[in-house]
Amino acid sequence: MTIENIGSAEGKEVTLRGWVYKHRSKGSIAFIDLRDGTGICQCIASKNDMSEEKFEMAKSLTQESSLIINGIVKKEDRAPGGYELQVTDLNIIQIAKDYPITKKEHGPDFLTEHRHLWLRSSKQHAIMRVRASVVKAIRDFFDGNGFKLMDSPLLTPNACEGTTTLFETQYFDIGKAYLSQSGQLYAEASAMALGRVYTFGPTFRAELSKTRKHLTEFWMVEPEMAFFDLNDDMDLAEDLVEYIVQYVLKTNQKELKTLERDTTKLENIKRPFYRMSYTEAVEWLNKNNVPLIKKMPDGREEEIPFPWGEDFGAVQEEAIMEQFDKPLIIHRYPSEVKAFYMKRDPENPKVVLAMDMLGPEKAGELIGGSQREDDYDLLLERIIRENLPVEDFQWYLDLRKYGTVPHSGFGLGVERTVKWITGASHIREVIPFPRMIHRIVP
RNA sequence: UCCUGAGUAGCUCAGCUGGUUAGAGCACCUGACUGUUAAUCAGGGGGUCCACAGUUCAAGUCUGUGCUCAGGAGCCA
Repeated sequence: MTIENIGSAEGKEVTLRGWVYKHRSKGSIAFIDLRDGTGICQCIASKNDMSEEKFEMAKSLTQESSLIINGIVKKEDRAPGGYELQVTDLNIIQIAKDYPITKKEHGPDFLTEHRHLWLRSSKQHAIMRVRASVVKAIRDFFDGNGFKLMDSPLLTPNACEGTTTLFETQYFDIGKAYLSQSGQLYAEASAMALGRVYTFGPTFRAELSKTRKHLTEFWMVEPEMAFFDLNDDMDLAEDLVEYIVQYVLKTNQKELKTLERDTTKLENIKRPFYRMSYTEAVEWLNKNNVPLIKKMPDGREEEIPFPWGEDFGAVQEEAIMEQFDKPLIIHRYPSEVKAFYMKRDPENPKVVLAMDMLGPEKAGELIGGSQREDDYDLLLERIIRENLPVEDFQWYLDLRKYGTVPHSGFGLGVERTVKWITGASHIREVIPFPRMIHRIVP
């Protein structure tokens, strides 16, 4: 029997196995909030219902002690979960001494230091269950829409986008290898073989970013589709995000309640979402007096009207998103600020067929994607202009040499998505063991 | 990496203008209590005040350097 479905055993005697979440003893009655991984159940040990020896055991329990409890399930409105267990017998596996995480508040450093224990706390437990649902929703969505899972390698010989900093390691006597920062280039090759594919795994960025939205190791799902143009790509991104949010709403009401999440905001996440071109976004910024804050050479900051061609920062994205209660896709960015593999817009060669999806409620960038450059000469030209090693991209260029087709894809950050849906205040809370600048333990 | 702030009991923090034996709540231990749910009440133990150097009759408190952490920026998902 698990606590998750204890209601089905009302009136029956059951065995629960778990850990003491909280413990209160009061004369000849003891309250044990038992945690079994699926939920928490209040257990009542009363002196009249058990032997003297067992009752003394019940009174001696400490936080996170492990035990096996027998008792009768009763409906009880005074109990937190609606049901409680009238204890008839209990056996202690271990008495835990001095559990470090107490009922009072703790600082972020202490909690992160004790991440292996912090995961047992009810909010962290709820977040991890939502995370599992998000991952399942992603897999169900793609598997049910004709996609095949084609994972990309994590050890790679070159940079995908050539811009961000990579983790480096020695690969036998062949030379340097790098931890992948994106599976996209390989996904493109896979899409040319299987049509519609997705790659799903951890990615690594050695950037020195220190914000509540960044991890050095995070999970990303990247679909890649042959014969998809940018519009098809944006449609698919919206479908995916709608599916994930609605799946979590269907599956995790209890967890969202534990997290005190306003679910009406999530219920609203249904297509159509909003779309805006980069050029329209710049016009909006200038109409609403959201300037670009520019660092001058002497260290002073100066505010200037937002110039077309500059990439958006957090200030611009948040200002734009304040008016939206659903995700917004911004598309057709200036080619200078985007990666080499993105296809130029045939109608305006100054922009590329790229898109970013921003979430509401300060969720930030959830998705980045594009239609890919499918012309051999144009792609080669971009690789050379970005000073990337052409030899390393020979296999990638081959995809444009042997039966090239229009194709598109995007990457969705799992942690950013879970952070948004759960309302967690920091991204370190939405991955079991966060990897951040200055932290690799536990 | 840059900017800002913090580091005092196991945890979260207070500690004034430098001054005698450094405090509180929680946690822990002992006792009381049959409906608690951050239980309550009484008692008890618990300190390298981040480190090093300096100023001073005197430093948790002032100064410098280093270390650690947090928040933010840029970059990104």
